[in-house]
Amino acid sequence: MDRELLKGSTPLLLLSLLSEGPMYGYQIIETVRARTGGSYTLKEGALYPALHKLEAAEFISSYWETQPNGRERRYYAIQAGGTAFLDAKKREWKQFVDMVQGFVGPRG
Amino acid sequence: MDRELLKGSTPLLLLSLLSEGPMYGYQIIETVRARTGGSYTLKEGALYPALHKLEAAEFISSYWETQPNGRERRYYAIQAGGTAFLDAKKREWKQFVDMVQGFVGPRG
DNA sequence: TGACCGGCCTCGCTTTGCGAGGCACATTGG
DNA sequence: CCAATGTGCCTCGCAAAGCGAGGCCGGTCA
Repeated sequence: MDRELLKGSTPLLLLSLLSEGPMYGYQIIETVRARTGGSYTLKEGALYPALHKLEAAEFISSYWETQPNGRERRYYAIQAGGTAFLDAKKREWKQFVDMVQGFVGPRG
Repeated sequence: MDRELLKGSTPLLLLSLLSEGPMYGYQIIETVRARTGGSYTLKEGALYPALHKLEAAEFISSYWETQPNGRERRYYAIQAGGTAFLDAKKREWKQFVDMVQGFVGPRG
């Protein structure tokens, strides 16, 4: 998958996932890989900065949770503002797809 | 429209347009604006570098044409390699849309 | 004459994804 | 017991793209 095409889609993807429930970083990567049948692996260098930015904007929040074995995970949960932002992003996404499709689609 | 979302879609858009026939820069901008009902204006700072890059890759070629009033326009025409590349890009685009839709779509 | 439109272009900035690397701890196998 | 692997977090520097702003030139029209 062309890296440039992915740009800008990450927040939409993350918020969509988190709207189903809290998740931690590693889990997000594995979930994306699994759901796409391995065709798309979200990279850490893209994931963590994106999560931190969403948190800074207060669209999501995070908390550490200790596992039975003593190890820690950082969970991210969507906030009210994030849900609203997600709705806007979804509309924007649809507009974008329709726009490009309008050029690609007609004869191809 | 979010600038980041647009990234990577420009070559696809340009090649799609040029596959309908040769066009010049200004015309491309106006055509895109018209077809999207004004909601998307392709910027010159994105258009010209993209065209030049496509030409450097020999996906398109260019030629100057003098108008009746003496002014010049630079027309761009798609090449065989460009058509093949366009097909690949279209497949990639479909994969990309399906992928994102897989996350956004289910519950939204 | 001056404003506006058509028409080409470039430069510097910002943002993003990515590769690579680093750190830490648990589990598992030899 | 030790090494390899897996889990889990992170950052840094690079490349690439879009954008705003600006530049340049010549026509047209009030």
